[in-house]
Amino acid sequence: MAPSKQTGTAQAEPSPWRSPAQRGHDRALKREAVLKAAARLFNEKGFHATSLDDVARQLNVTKPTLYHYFRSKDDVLFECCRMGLEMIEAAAAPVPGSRASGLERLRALMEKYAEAMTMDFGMSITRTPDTALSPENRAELRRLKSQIDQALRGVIASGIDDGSIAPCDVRTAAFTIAGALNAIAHWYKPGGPLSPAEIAHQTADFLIQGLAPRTPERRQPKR
Amino acid sequence: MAPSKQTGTAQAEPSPWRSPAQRGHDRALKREAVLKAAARLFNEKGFHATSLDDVARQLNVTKPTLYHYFRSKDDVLFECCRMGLEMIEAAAAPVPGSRASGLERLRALMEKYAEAMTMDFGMSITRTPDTALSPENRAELRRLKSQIDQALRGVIASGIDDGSIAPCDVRTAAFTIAGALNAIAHWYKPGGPLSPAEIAHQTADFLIQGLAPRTPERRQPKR
DNA sequence: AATATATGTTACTTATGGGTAACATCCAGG
DNA sequence: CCTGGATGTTACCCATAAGTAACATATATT
Repeated sequence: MAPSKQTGTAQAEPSPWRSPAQRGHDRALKREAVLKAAARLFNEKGFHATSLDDVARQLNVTKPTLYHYFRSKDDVLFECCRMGLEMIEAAAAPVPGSRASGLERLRALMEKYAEAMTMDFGMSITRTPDTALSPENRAELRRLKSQIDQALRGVIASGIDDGSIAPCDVRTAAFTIAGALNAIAHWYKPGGPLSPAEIAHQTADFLIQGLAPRTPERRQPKR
Repeated sequence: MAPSKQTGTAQAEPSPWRSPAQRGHDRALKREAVLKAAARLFNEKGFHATSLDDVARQLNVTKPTLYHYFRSKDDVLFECCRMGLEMIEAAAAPVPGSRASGLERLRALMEKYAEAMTMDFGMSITRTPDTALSPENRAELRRLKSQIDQALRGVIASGIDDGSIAPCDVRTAAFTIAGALNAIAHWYKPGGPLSPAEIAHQTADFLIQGLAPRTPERRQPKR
């Protein structure tokens, strides 16, 4: 990823030494590279089956190097999950001054949530046993998850209020929706027949429409 | 669980020695007791955070004793999951000579599936990383899960055929439903406000009805 | 009685992998 | 220069827990 020095044919000849600002930036990049590699391996082989040596090898460094960027293994996992949760939380943030109905806002949220679940950081949220984390980290993740849950419930409730969503038990609805969306992390495979966007759309559709036909007595013509 | 000998006040004085048939039966009981204790601990603390010493201690025996009943730790986990999956598969078996619509059969399946997810063996299916298992055991579990998935898809397809279920992508629908139901294992807590049966009913309701009101323009009166 | 089998124990081995100590190198800044 | 802080290495420690060996005893069988 980092541009390798091409000696000889240089023009403008960029200095091989990074500027102080660059140096700090590099650190952030490396930190994130560790997270990305770790998340991928954790999702692929499982957290416990992945050693820090594995992660380090993937990045062409050695294990102690990782400790320059993270306190501990579960800190790495924690940051992966936090990344994923923040993506979702961003999607859950209410757009100020939007005139969208509750259902429309919920659909948007569900689709972004679903897409996050096809990405490494999103996957790590659900493919990882939270029992692997230290109590503090676990508590923090629970807090973030709970925040998302609350946002989700809020949107559902507002949809029920404005009539765009059928009255239902908000708590159960939120759990069911989150469960269905989280599950994507378990069955999505990059090579599959559906793109993330298609999965997101179909899943949201399904949750909105439900199984029962709109006209229970007659068979739906097709769409 | 096993009746402790009450010396002294006996009537009919049952022999302290088990009959040969009883002996075999005892073994099966003990095996199952191990599974039950293990499943509970695995769900509570996580598979990797639970040692076989923990399981043994819970049963007032020592670790090597467990090896009289199981080959290895992941065999224990495997059997827990197999138990859970078999409960669900039993629920998925078609009732011969039933005149129920696809939707009705699907509801029944979903509710039994949901209830299984509130029980120890059912929970272990989803609360456990399948990466903890040996390749052979993992493959076998995948086979069982796939069988259930196929049954689920079959019921959905037959519901679409008979018009009781709205046309939809069967694969996505099956994944979404299974995901929502599996999630119950993550949020259900015995002390909670809803009983397993209520959770099962509400969740099935939600998946059938969807979020959108049946009459999109007007607010539903209530039920 | 004698032998085999099932069930249980105590005491051990051993592999794994998270985490650390000590040391090398490179760049920045007074 | 030369000190100091990143960044990276090699070599090590060590706690945990799975699994096993050797042994004890009760029960079943011939």
